[in-house]
Amino acid sequence: MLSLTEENYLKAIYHISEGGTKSVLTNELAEAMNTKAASVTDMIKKLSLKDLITYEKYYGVNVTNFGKTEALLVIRKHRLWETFLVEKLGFNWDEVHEVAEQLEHIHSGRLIDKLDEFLGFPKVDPHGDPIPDSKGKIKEQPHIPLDQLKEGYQGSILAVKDSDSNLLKYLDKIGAKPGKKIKVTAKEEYDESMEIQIGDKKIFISKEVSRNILVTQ
Amino acid sequence: MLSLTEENYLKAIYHISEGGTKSVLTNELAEAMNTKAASVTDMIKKLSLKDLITYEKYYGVNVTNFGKTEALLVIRKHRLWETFLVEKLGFNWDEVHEVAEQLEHIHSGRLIDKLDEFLGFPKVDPHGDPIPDSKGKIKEQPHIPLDQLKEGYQGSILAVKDSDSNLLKYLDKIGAKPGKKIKVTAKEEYDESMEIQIGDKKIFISKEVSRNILVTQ
DNA sequence: ATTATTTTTTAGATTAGTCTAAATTTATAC
DNA sequence: GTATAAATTTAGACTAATCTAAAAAATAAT
Repeated sequence: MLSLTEENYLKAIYHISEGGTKSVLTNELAEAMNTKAASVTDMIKKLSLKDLITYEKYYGVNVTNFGKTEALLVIRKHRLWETFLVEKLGFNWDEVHEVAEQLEHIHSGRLIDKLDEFLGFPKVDPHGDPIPDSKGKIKEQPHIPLDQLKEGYQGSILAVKDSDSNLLKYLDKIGAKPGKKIKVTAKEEYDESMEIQIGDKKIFISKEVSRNILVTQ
Repeated sequence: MLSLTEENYLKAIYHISEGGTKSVLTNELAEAMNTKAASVTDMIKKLSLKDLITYEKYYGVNVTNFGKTEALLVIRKHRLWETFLVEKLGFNWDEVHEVAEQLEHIHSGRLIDKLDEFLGFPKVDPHGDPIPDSKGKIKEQPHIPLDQLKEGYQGSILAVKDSDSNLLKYLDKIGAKPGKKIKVTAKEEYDESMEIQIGDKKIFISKEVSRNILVTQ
């Protein structure tokens, strides 16, 4: 069984590698885990011994299929708990991340599948992210970050990338929830900011915000 | 904030001391925590530094009022999660203890009070044990263990002391759930076993079982 | 292609929680 | 009331996860 720390490293590797499609450097991981490169080196040796990742000295790590499944099972737990907190306990979507970070490490054969059933087998979490199934399989919808949408085009909000509480509160305020339609009404070249239309409101947003909103066309 | 281990020690001390009414010896605690006396000595020094317990070398420990409140807040979490698992997720009462042992350590300002509300502010958990309030206050109902009930007398099952899965499964089988009426129809002196009547059934039970059933008269 | 810079790894130390073995204190037995 | 047994504490060591500082390797710059 994986330790809490191992699970957190594995999850971070999975996310940085964009689902296992590219390799992850020591410093990237140190940054994400809020730790030092030396600590990362120690941990990736451990994860590599457990065949969760492959590791080539000085060239970074890649998740194995086994590691990918394990990471997705942790992500499944995280997203189901987030759904529970919002749907059942009445949490706001910007309040759930930290608690779910703890809840995702509860080990129990039955708990998560029971919770899944209780929630009615949801397909996505409150941020629009897909919930992996009990075998660790995930179905990604095709999407692009809003900053790559061209002027004049429109899309539907699929999910929000970052789970930062302030970003989510801001998105709440401007009405940018998954499912909502967004049209890019104007784009500024120099800072890549844009004007968008949500419902009948027009809002200016920075690239920092637009790159965290994932849309389907 | 207390570590997971500190919380577990504190909870064990609270339980062994019967709610802070008697002092706890090193070996009792080592037994309960499945660890060695030397480890216990180390940990009680830590808890004592944090004013959760008072500790007199060679004479055992006592919980302080502060420690008692902290212990009861952990117990509150444990019992609310057990209630959730049974009432909402459909777990059986013999399956919840281990999972609740993990869930009780989730730290969140709002989570537990939200959960309490979601469950409709239950007064007791699935085993009949009272749930402390959000300030760490507990209301114990007066009760005696069934083995102390005299022949011919009857009482109502209030709670089950032990959370051992096999005991709970057995109690399920004989229909001994909190709320049920029990009459002691016969008592054996030499092994302190007894015959009891639950509903229209008469059953022989050992002292091992009867001392774990708490009844009100 | 050699030097300088950045990244990564190694070496050695630290903390929390645990252990075994030895020493100390308290309790028990005659 | 001294000897023996039992309980407890101390001393020293171990593991997981972390750190700092130094060494090594890879990358970039001239």
